[in-house]
Amino acid sequence: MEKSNESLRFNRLHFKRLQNQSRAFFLFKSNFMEHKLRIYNTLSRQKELFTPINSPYVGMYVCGPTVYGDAHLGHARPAITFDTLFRYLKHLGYKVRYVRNITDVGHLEHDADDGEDKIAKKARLEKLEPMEVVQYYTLRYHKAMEKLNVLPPSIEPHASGHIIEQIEFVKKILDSGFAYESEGSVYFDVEKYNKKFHYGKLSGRNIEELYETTRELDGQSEKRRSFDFALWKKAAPEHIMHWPSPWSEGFPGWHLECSAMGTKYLGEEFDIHGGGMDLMFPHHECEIAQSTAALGKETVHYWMHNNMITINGQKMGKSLGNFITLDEFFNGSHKDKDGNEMLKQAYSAMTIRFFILQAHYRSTVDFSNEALQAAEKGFTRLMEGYSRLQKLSASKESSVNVEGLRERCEEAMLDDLNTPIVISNLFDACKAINTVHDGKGTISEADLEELKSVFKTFVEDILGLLTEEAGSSTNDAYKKAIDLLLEIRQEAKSKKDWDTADKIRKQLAEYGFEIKDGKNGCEWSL
RNA sequence: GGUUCCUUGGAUGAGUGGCUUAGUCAGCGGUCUGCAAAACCGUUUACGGCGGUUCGAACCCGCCAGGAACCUCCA
Repeated sequence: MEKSNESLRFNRLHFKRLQNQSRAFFLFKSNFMEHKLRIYNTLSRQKELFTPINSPYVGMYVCGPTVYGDAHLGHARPAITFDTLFRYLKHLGYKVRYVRNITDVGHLEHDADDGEDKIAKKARLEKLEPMEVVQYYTLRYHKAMEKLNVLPPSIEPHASGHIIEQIEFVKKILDSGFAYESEGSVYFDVEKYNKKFHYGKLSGRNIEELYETTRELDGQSEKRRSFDFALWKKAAPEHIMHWPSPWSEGFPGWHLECSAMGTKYLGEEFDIHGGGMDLMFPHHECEIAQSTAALGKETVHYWMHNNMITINGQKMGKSLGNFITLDEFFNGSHKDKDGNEMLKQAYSAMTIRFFILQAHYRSTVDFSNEALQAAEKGFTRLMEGYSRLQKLSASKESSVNVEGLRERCEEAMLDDLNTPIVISNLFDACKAINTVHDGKGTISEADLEELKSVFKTFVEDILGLLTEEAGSSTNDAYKKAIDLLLEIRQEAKSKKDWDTADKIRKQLAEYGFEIKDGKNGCEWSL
């Protein structure tokens, strides 16, 4: 009780500077309260009406990357999914605090026989300081996220910067009696916990079966049960990353950081916890157990999980050696472990974002060159429509119908973030735009403004899609040069000097420009 | 072996009881155009199998087949 009052006070202080905005916000609160955002809660396995604990504030925590290697396509999925959720919650009028951690300690290597930390291992191999590796890959991760137009979270805490909080968390669990110390390490007592609470409620596993199948395995001297998991691990002498604690010189267990940092920044109870489906068990299950054991209550109200990206029907992952890094996508160069090229071409960051948003976040998406090439063309079509929209001129009346577009897009988003439906609605609008652009239809001033506003809201603000060249103002000069060349070509055309006209188009095409003649002048693109 | 989920047309990928031919890409035919491209219009192929519930099922239930993730081996 004491604690939650404290965190409420903290919240108030933190948002003090937003006070004025908040006041303005409450003016249209009634409007915002009417929406019905439904999200799929893994806990109940159904869509639920989203009701924040402390509206209009929303707390959201998402498991971030382990920074011991470059981000691959699989990392892009949760980042983009929850970025879209972050954007949409803000669109609905919520004040969102979005926490996404950087894991830089505590994940043990799957195949390491000595229990060595992933980051420590890489550091030794490369003769670098662990934090040097962390810094290097964190920066590269940020760069990739920026290219994907993923907004930075409100807080991006490092696990290594929260060792004290994690130790405190272990103490709480020990105090409540759901953990035990053994030879300098501390383990979570799953069996004892399960007698009072329910271990497995998120993933549907039940402890009896885990117990049945694991008890005959050979001695795990330190642990009482095979399924007990570490809260604190004593470091072996050769282990580089370790910290002092009441139990030993060591490091925190790998589920602990999210519990400790999530509750530190969002309170003992908060709204949304997200991550990939592969983290559901054991990671998120253990998080629930830890927080419940330490605090005596459920911390997270809505658990959300994005599905995996597959390659040839298999999960794309480090351990399978079938992953393609984001940089490789951007460059188009890639060699798998057998030296085969898996990428037929480079794909832009926006193509990848579009590709991911074209599928619902709870479906798997299978990677293939064909699928990405199709996504690239579709994305170009959408963005061409958007840029044409800016150049349309209004008429007295509309022959095209744009009514209800905003509502349809909004409804799709409210229904568990159905981005594919939003996109299909935007394509419908593209048809209308092209019709007017071709001079085969008209649009009224009001409809035109509405259409522009809907595109701005959904394409840019919510889906986070940008035109490729957007942002690079450096090429203004050469754009004007191209326009000049095309002006000359237009003059040649009007004199029926096809040789000159074709020469300009042909040469520009060789440099990579595409020229499209329309009724009212022509368009070009790279 | 356990847990959770998936199976839609040439490719992708929405849709959960009747009237969405979703959308995108590819294909075919047409319109426009000096030519080309783009755009627009039209159009072909579908709900893994079997059974049940229902007036009616891609959608609900059961069984079967196939696939995936996680667990089953330290954390």
